[in-house]
Amino acid sequence: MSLARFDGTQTQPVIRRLNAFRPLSGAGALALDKAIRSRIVRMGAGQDLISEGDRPDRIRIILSGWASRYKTLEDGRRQIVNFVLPGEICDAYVYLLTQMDHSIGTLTPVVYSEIEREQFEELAAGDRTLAEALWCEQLSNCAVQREWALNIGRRVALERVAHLLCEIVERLRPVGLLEGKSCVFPVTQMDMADATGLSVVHLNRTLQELRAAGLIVLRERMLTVDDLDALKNAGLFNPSYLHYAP
Amino acid sequence: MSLARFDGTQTQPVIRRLNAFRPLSGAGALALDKAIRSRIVRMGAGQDLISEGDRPDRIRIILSGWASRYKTLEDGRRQIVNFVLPGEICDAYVYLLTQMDHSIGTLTPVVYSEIEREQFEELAAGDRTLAEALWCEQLSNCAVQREWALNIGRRVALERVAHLLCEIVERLRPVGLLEGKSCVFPVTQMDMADATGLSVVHLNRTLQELRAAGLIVLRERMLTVDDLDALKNAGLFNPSYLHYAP
DNA sequence: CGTTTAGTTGACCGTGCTCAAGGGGCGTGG
DNA sequence: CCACGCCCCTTGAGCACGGTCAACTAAACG
Repeated sequence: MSLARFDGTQTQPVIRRLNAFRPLSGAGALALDKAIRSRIVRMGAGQDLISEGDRPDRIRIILSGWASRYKTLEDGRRQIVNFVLPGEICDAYVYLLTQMDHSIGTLTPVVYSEIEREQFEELAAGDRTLAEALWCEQLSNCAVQREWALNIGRRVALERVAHLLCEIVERLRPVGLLEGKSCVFPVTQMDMADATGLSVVHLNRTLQELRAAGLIVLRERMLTVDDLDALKNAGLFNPSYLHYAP
Repeated sequence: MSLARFDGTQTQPVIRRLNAFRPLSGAGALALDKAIRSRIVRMGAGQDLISEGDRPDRIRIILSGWASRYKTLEDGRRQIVNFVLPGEICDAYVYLLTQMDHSIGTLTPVVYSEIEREQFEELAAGDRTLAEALWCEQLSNCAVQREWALNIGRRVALERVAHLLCEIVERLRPVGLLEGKSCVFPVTQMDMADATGLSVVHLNRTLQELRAAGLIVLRERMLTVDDLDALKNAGLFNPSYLHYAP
């Protein structure tokens, strides 16, 4: 099917992403595309799409921009538990739960679509390939979360940061946001520290190690990885847990 | 509905668990119960139910015994990313993926049910309450995984272990495996270390701290928590992320 | 009985944290 | 236009939490 556009600037990343799991039927993709366009919202950087404790009443799909899922402890310690990249769904069926167990905050200005429960369930009920792709996406999310536990629990700082960067590169690829060996990378060092369970100071030193080893170029919110295999080696990274179709 | 029994020794924990998320219809519970009974398998302790890289072709439901989901790095470092307790489903719809991204190993002898794809999808298609409960279970699993990232990434050793113990207690409660203030706890210190991202030595010392503080009694594979609120305080534990109905 | 597995303890050490200070870029307001 | 404040990044110094290594006990099991 043709890559649909919304307001003249971007291709539809959700469909690309779901297709990376299982091919959607033309009808399914079309119905989804239409639903997405029916309510599009913009939000600035540094705001919460939804906060821990809120009742989730609809689902959201990120069309452009980056967000992070994070949890905090009373004393301010914070853990980013995942990033939300363009094309990713903020939890199919979340409205089945009574409250959010984490917050989703924007790292950049974000454009997203909101879909209400009824409309969303009609979509899923109306197309089998779509329903299955939604399950796949959910299973993949869960797998990513497991990999993060391994990353934070058992990899040392250098491996940990390298692994994170590899994962992001591989997740940007199917939605077409990788341009050659580079991608935009709008994540502050504080965010990266909170995502890896490190302190900002140590994260900074670890990045410098990666730079000194020639594994990454990271400046002005732009990441370039010349030798991705080398970075994968450094991070003990194996993409199979992402469950993208080969 | 009546609590069904299988081979005369145990009540049906899956239905209790799913009911903790959303009430199942009588018909849904009955159909699930029947499907579960149609193939029951036993396995000894210390074996893999399924291993990383395997193709998952059916789903499994743990009826009794404990297992763990774990991932390993080439050099042997291991992270237990979750435990699988009685009543828990080893991933609804996993067969949509082409390979497992982690292994599931038994900690004790385990009795489980196997359900093939066709039969499972008939179940989900046949009862809306069941389909929704399955999504809830999946969303809850994902939430637990996020909490583990926070636990490993941002809590110090004592908090981390306390939090793990609280979580297990709260997860055993809805399936009726909590007897007063005690439960069986068939997890070696090495397993606990791998679940918390600590070394065995340090885990051992942390357990001793918890014991010295009077927060836990743990011996002979039996855990007793006299003052659960105190342990929750020590672990900064708040059960809302489990998403059990209030 | 010997062997293996689980738990415990001591001693030492290193990865990564804390505290502190300073620099650069950028937006805002005087 | 400059001054100021803020955010982000960087660097140094000291230290602690938790890791590693090693040895020993106790129970379980063939």
